[in-house]
Amino acid sequence: MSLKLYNTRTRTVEPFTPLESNHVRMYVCGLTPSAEAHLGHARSFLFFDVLRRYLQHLGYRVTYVRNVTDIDDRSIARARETGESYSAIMRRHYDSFAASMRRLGVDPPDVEPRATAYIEPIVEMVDELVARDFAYTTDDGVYFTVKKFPRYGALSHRNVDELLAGARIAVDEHKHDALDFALWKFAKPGEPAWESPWGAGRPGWHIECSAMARAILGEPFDIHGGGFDLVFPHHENEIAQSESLMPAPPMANVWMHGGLLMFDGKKMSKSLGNFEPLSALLDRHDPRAIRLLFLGTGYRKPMNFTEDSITGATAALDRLRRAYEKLGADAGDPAVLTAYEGRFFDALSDDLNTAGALGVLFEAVADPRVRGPQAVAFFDTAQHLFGIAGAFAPAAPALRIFDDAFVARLAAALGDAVHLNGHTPEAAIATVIEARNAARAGRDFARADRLRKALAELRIVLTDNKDGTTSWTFEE
RNA sequence: GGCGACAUAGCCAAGUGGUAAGGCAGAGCUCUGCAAAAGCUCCAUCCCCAGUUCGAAUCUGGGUGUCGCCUCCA
Repeated sequence: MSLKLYNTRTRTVEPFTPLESNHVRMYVCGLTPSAEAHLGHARSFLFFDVLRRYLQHLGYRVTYVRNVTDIDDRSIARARETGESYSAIMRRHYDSFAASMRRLGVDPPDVEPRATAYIEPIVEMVDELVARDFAYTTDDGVYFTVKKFPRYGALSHRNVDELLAGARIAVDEHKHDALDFALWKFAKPGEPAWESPWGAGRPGWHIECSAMARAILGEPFDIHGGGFDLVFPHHENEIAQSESLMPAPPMANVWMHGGLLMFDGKKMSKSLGNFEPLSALLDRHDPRAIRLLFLGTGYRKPMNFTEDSITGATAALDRLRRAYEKLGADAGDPAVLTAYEGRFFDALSDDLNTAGALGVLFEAVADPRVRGPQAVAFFDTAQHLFGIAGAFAPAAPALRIFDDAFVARLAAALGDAVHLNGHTPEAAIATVIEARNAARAGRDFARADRLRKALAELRIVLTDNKDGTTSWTFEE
């Protein structure tokens, strides 16, 4: 089955055909790092990461642009409150976000433009809009005239008259019309500012994406994405700006939007502040479990996050990993494997149905006929696409357990059963395991169980393997 | 107030006309000194009502509920 993707603009799943035969160009609206990133951001960027991996798997060259909005009103306000500069605030949160993305195995985009590095193209674009009479200047900025763009509302399927009738649009005396939006904001005293033909100031939020997409990818391009909350007004405004200047719209062929992540039944958002920083969450959970959790739900669906759901995903990940390790070199049934592969890739091609594909993967691991090198190759591909192969972050809980007092705590738990003076934590555990195995060999099971219990108190769980060896793991 | 999305087992969730994938949790059994893993078995008729159809979780209409957007937001 060839790839089909859901397009917000048409509200249908459509066959995907890139503008250039073998090259996909996509632009995804990235983060405004005026605050710590949260798990909702991770969900969104994770989805586009998997989309890129699948496009590459299908043989396309992908140029993936994801911007960073490194200037905004919120960071300026924060700077005024705290004394830290707005750029330092942005930098700090961006660094934390980038580190979290690395831990999550989300590959960096090919180009990650910052708005403040593209002031010139932004000013140029605003200039063109003013010159062609799509925009006007007031005493506090330059605004886009929404009335001059007849298709306004086509993406979000809104009617301009109904929008105007809505009670919640704030009346702003600076603007000619309530729907008009800022392209350029004049700086108040003390605010960061760049020169422009109309006066010193900073770009409005929407124009940067239009300008950077045009400068880096050229227009039109294939896929424009972001979270569902960006459909209106952000992406609607981008379309209005960009397509007003284009001889042959559209700006982008396919508009894709990821479903929002809820916490406690409510959307995570900066204004609600109802979230835990992503970096803190990653200290407590295996990032691959987080990926598995997200991939288990359709990307367009709203999703509620709970601690229990990550616990479940962690268990599922463990099972998948153990099953993978057992695929081994035994001969399997190639026809059976091929059938699973077909269903797996059909699911992914159907608007990236990762949840369906995951179901196929679990069915396949449970099937004894799926064995051997071909099966291993299939699982390698699947794990790569989902980004759950190997370990790409340190196991934080493990690091916390091995503190200086570890051996002392273990000795206390053991009583006088085993002497551990001067041992490293690893050596201490190995010594206890040896003692337990000696006890087992002597049929002294009571002593063996006491030793197991002592380790268990420190959350170290022993597993007796079939070959007679004993291994240990941390219990989360 | 306007617009939109969603509603499947204890929890998560796929499936959009042909008789309910999968995961987590749980129960029983096999294996096991114990424990874990593994294997086998069991566990829903798809929010409610009406309609279309030989046949509907899937289509239509009407309810109810939850959430989102309309304001910075992935």
